[in-house]
Amino acid sequence: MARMNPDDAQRPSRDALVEAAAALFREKGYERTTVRDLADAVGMQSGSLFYHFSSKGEILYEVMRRGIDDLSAAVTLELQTCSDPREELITMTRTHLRTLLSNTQASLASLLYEWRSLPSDQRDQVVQLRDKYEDVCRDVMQRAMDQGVVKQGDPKLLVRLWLGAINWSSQWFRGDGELGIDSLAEEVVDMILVKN
Amino acid sequence: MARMNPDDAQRPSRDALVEAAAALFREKGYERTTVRDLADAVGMQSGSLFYHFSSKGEILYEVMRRGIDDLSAAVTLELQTCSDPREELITMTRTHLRTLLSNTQASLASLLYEWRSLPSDQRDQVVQLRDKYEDVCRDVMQRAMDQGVVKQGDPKLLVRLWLGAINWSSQWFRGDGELGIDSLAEEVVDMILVKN
DNA sequence: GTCTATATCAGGATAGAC
DNA sequence: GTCTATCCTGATATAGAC
Repeated sequence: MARMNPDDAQRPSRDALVEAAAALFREKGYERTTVRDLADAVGMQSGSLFYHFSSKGEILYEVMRRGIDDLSAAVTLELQTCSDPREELITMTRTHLRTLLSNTQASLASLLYEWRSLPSDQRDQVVQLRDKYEDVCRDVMQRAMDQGVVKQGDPKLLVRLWLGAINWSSQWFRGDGELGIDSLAEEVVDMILVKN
Repeated sequence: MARMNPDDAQRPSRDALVEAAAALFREKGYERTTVRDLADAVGMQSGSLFYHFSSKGEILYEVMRRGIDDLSAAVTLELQTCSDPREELITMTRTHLRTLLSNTQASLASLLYEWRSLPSDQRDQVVQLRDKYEDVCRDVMQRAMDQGVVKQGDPKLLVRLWLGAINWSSQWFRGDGELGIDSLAEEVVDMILVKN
């Protein structure tokens, strides 16, 4: 999966820390995860974290930034393989869900629920990245509307409703059920988006 | 609006505290709201809170319990005025959105995002109430499917997608835009639920 | 039922050795 | 780059007066 930021994955222990942090934040929430928890997860002492990051908040920022970067990159890449709006819709949904629900990329969950813990200047940066992602989605939705694949309406609003529906799956989806991620993606597109 | 628990609103300062807490939790998040913040909001000293509640966590529990109670009561009541599945769908959506986005009943937001902070025994109780509410929604969805108002499929899954779509509005909806709550409800039903 | 004062403790962060 | 040791703040909760 293409990375949009060349710095990513260049510093191994920093990198491992961000991954572990993403998992812990998803599990326990940012505020309830202590720097000692983070250090334990990568076999360090808590003081050592601050060689890599200047604060706990900066770790959250890095988790979020990578989360939205990876998501954008993955969706953009996959969209290139599509030949019609219906296929774009299902591919976008599937890729978003895979990234969100993947156990190795837990970063997105923080992005959804922990933004109040980010210092406001870093929040602005993350919001900007998120908006860019939503623009990509809106374009797909617009094309789908133009072709009559989904109902006419405000594409921006539809993107929000669609995002809500699929992001909420992080609260209830468990990989061990009958329903797989890819089938879920199809259900979403069939049940709430596509006309007939 | 009918209350399901007779204890509610019987003890004024406890009651005011729960309301203030709901607003603060929505604004800053539970973990970042201190007992001093809560005390300030009702003009008390922080120590005095513990006459009414044994812990901060119990305040969260009370906020959530009232949130889901009030929502259930409101939706159940409004549904009685409906004569067909299409109307039930729009009424249920409108009532849910009104309750979620109302400034005087901020409790629901905590219910959505702060459940990890609840002690597990209380979490079970809240989950039980939430499941009961979802059962009501599922019945409405089932009737709508039977009548061909929404596409055939798994009503339980459709309720989850619908809940995700509308709950997510707490993240982006601002009362000052062109779009009002009731119009949003109609858009939701039109864009993602109803056939044609 | 609320206040003042304070106990207690956990969490983020720093300093300096290695 | 990591460890040990520790500082310091701020948060929950308690005790006892009024």
